[in-house]
Amino acid sequence: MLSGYVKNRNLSAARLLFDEMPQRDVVSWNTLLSGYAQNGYVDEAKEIFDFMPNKNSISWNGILAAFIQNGRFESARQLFETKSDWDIVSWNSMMAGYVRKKRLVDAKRLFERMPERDIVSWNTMISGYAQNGEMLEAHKLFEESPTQDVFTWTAMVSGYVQSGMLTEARRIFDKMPEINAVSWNTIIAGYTQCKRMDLARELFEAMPCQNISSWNTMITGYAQNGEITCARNLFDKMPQRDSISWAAIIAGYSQSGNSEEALCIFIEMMRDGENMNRSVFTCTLSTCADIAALELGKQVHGRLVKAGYEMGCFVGNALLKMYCKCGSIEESYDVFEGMPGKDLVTWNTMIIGYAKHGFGKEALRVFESMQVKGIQPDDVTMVGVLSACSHSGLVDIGTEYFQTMGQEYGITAKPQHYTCMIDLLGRAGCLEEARALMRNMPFEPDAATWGALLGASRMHGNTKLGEEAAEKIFEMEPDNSGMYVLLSNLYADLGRWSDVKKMRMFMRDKGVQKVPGYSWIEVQNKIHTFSVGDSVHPEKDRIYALLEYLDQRLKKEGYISATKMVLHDVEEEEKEHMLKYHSEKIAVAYGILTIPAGRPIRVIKNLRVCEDCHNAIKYISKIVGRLIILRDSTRFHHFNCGSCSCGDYW
DNA sequence: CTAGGGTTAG
Repeated sequence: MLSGYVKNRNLSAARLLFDEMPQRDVVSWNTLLSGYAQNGYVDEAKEIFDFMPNKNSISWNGILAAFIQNGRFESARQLFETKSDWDIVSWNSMMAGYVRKKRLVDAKRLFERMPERDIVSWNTMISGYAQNGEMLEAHKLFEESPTQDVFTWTAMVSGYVQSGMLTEARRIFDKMPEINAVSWNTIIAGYTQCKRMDLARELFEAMPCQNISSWNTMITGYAQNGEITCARNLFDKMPQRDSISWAAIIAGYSQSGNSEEALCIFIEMMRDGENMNRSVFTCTLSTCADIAALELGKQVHGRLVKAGYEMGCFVGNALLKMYCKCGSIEESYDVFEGMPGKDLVTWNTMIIGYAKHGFGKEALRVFESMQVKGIQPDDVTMVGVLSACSHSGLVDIGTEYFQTMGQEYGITAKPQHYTCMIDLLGRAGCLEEARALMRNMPFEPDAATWGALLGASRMHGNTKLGEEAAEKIFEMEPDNSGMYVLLSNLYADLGRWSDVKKMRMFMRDKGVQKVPGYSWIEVQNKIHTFSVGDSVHPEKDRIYALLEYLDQRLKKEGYISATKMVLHDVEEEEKEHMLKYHSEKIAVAYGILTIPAGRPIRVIKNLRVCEDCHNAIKYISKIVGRLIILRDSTRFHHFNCGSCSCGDYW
């Protein structure tokens, strides 16, 4: 009876029954203990353990495993030191705990200290080395071990797979005296990871014992090799699915840029009644982040809270990113503060989030408190810190960090750091310094680096440098239409219309396709997308009427539509006309009409916001008294009371 | 207690 409740994870019923039992033997205590332990209730498990009148080795194993599996490794270690007559299962658990922490030296010490070793002890040690790329050590132990079973062999195969040594992995696999589904799945995953889907498929078809994991391996493999249609075929065909299958296909669609389909599948999954696991939460939240589906994201957040997941690492980080990328930086900070187990990704996400919103000071504050907490920053952190400085115009501080990060944190500057610095110096008008830094950097500049210089040249009207940068970029990335647009805008700024025209012809000759600009906004759970001069939206009359009205008000406020700033993507005669109808403006207008007063209007654009719209939206925020948050392809703009969080500096 | 499938920052 008690074990039935525990098996069904009905722990409150189990507890009630347990409390009413007239007599409890050690088995009943252990049953409840393991029930708590396996469902993450470590404190309850510990309480039961402490109250037990007598304990056997199963009880000791239970509490030790509870600590190890729920991330309380320090408690496990201390408990382990309190007595010496552990049974072999506990020794093995403890060793596995060290292995999971990648503390192989400690694991090995335990392995040598233990009174007797069984095959699990050997396997744990072998797989520990194998998983950490120490194949020589793994191989040595493999040879030394008295017997080998299917675990031992599979651990070796897995190790070679992880190290990318597929030929060796296959050699071992072919020698195995006994093969099970896990061994097959291991080698198949190896082939998918080195993009050999043909060989993976061959083995998948050949294996006699396919299980759900085999299908999941193949689905992930196809998805990650850009063959989402094949992935979908398998997903539709598979005899049974689990939550990992759903996570794999959702992530597949999301990563191949089809966020809408990913979210449709997520909704289908909920209708199907499938349980949600951490991966499903993680990749769904990440998809919401990509298309800034804040309403849906919040609903997923709600389900997450209901499901009672701890905000640990993966899920919490995805949630944090969702709020950041949906432009809801305050909520992001709430999530951040409430996360008990922050890891490096958590800190980096928050810093980068603030940086992209133009809140440089806040980003630096988080960076400071990260160091107070004793977390070592890595290269990604520094990209965030430098771009925070760059987006907020903090030249001196940024330069200081860049110069000291080597000795201070042991981080060698990568191309991205140089790009940040060139961006930082360039924006601040120090074009010569930026160019000099570029000459002195220990890498060949890539297109992104030249792009930063081109952007800065445009901002400060330096044609010579701009042309030089543009030329390099056209060589490296002839299809990068954004850069043609930048250079063409530089000419337009200076009124060099013949050069603008030349650029346009150049692009036509080269067959460069401009990426069409569009913007979208989420209203009542539905995404509304607008393109330039949109005329398909059912509410278009109201939208254009509002735009007309705003236009009149803008003129009264002293705003002059600056045709000199115009546009890359239109012919001259269309200029004045097109200004009104830029997608970001239309989306903002629609937001003003539909989003209740007092709530921010959040718009997303796939390209960089155009300068004229940026100006206009500043005024609009003042006229209508609304907070407008615009995410463009590089950062966020918070428009409020006539000014923008980017300080007109983006 | 040991082996496989998924998910987070730029």
